[in-house]
Amino acid sequence: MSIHTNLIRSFGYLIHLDEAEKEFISSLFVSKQYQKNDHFLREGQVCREAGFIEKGLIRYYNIKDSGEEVTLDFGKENDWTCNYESFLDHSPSLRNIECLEPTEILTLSYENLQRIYNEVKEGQKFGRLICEFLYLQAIKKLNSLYTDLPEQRYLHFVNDYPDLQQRVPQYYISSFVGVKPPSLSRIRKRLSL
Amino acid sequence: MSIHTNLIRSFGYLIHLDEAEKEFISSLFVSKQYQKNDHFLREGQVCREAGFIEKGLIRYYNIKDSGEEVTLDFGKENDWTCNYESFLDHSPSLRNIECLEPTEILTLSYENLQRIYNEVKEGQKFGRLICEFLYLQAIKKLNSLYTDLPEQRYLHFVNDYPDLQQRVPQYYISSFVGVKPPSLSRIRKRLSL
DNA sequence: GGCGTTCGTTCACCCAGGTTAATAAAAAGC
DNA sequence: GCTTTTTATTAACCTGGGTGAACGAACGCC
Repeated sequence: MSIHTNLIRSFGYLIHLDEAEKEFISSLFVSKQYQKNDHFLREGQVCREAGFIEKGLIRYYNIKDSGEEVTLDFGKENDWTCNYESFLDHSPSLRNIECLEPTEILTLSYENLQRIYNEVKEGQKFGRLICEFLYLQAIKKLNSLYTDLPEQRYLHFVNDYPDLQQRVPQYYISSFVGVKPPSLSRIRKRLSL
Repeated sequence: MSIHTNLIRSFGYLIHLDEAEKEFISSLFVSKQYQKNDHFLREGQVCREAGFIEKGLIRYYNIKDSGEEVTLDFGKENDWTCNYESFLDHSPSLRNIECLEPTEILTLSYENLQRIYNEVKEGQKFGRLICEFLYLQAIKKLNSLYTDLPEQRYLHFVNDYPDLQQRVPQYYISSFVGVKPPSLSRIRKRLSL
């Protein structure tokens, strides 16, 4: 039986799995294909599955009352994706998840995640570690928003996602950094001097 | 045997406890007294206990490279307090927790929290719900920073913490809102027209 | 290859918030 | 009560990002 190698490696960073568990987990995932601009999740929908990105690129965004889009984050190969709030309590999502490239996502239903929690030896630990990871990620971002100037956030972006520079249109990057495109141009000009 | 009523009520919002469990949990907490300006936690220390605020007022803050303080949040009677990141993995705290009033905190050591997880029927569930709650709180704050103007964040503060207006110096509020004191003055002036 | 669309940069102007410092008001000490 | 310290407001000036529009480059499409 073949298993999803990258997926299992990602589990392996958090918990130990025996061979049977690797195959079991692998079998719970369903592969889905998305075109550019397809949505993995739309505002208002309930997020019923978590996903592991095999290939491609996604973008998380909100829509403000004014209609303006705010890019919150990006995800790419070997990242997990999900609107965790919506997934946890089955509330309607406030956030959109859109594919920026043709993307392949291994999806795991809420019910199958519960099976992992309950049927894999370190399943509960996995759930806790995921939540803790997401929490730390959110806190890190909060600190950056409070502390860093747009210029520093742009530098962090370049540093954290070196390849995304080329793969993502600049107006998504500017929105992620928290400024408008002309302002990001000014920042880039300043930095290149 | 006497139990800490407010504390147990706070548990009761999340999980069901029988009488023996209530007493058991109550017995794991140690009351500590703090003066105004005492620190519950300082940057660099490892956060070794969670706390339930019986009485008083605390303030969470970071210190930027520039030396400037950034107020991240407040906590008061019946709130929990902890630097969860530091508490979880025993890493040095990046954050300070300071008492703004004489404050009484019921503290729970890391080890005793593990006892609750393991010896109370719904202990594990309690741990997960706490983490999920903190995560949702962080996400909500992130959204506000991305989406709201300072004026809106100030209005949210007034709305979310109606009594803190009177109990907290304005320069902490301005820092929480993400602007400097003169700017908060201008916002307040604008709003009072 | 040529056409249209999309995207990035630049310009001129505007404005909210930062900065510094002065002043006024309120608390805290004695 | 008076003095000292702390805190809040105000004013004048500065600056960085927003806005709207123009221009040019790059990309897609037929």
